[in-house]
Amino acid sequence: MTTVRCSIVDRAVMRKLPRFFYDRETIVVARELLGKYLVHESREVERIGRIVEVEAYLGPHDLAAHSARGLTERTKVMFGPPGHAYVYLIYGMYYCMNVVTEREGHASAVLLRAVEPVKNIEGRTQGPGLLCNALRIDKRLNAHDLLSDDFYIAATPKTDSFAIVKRPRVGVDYAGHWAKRHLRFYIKGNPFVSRP
DNA sequence: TGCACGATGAAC
DNA sequence: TTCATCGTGCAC
Repeated sequence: MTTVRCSIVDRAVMRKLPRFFYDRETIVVARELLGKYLVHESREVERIGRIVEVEAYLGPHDLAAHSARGLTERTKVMFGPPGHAYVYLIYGMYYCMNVVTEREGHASAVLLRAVEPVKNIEGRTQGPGLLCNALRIDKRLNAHDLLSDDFYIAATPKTDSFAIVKRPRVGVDYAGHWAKRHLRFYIKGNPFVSRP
């Protein structure tokens, strides 16, 4: 199945998000990523998904964040500058994509949990692993700059309005009281949210 | 060098 | 509720 609905995304007016968009409080970035467009072009094929669900990981003090383990080979991207992709393998079979936020060394990020198919999307996109499969995102894109021309997030001038639902993050029960905080955000009523 | 364990998804 | 599947992090 290939979905092409370019009518709602006029590339001529798509605006790539600037560095300073990511260099802000993680919760603000997370909420504002909703409704934005994730674009990945590989081998002449441009795939686009509209972000509808995210989770905020606030830094080393956030016990659910990978950076809580400190600076390691895997997490060094989280400790790097904002506006880069942190992609890792989970459960030996799925990739998860994050956007690094805040100043270098802050080690915070936003996990992209679900997108709505917009262009050249095959398969389901309701969940972080499925999202990466559908957009052909894998380990090769780890540490990739999101201000590049083949992998970035963009907005349209048109500001669509929607309600934002706040819920606890998924799969982080080990994180004590951090598991209870409402750091998952999604577009209310959107059918592509992984766990409404 | 070995091993327990996931920011998941699908089947039962 | 169980299981597939493997890189990472830390114990030894």
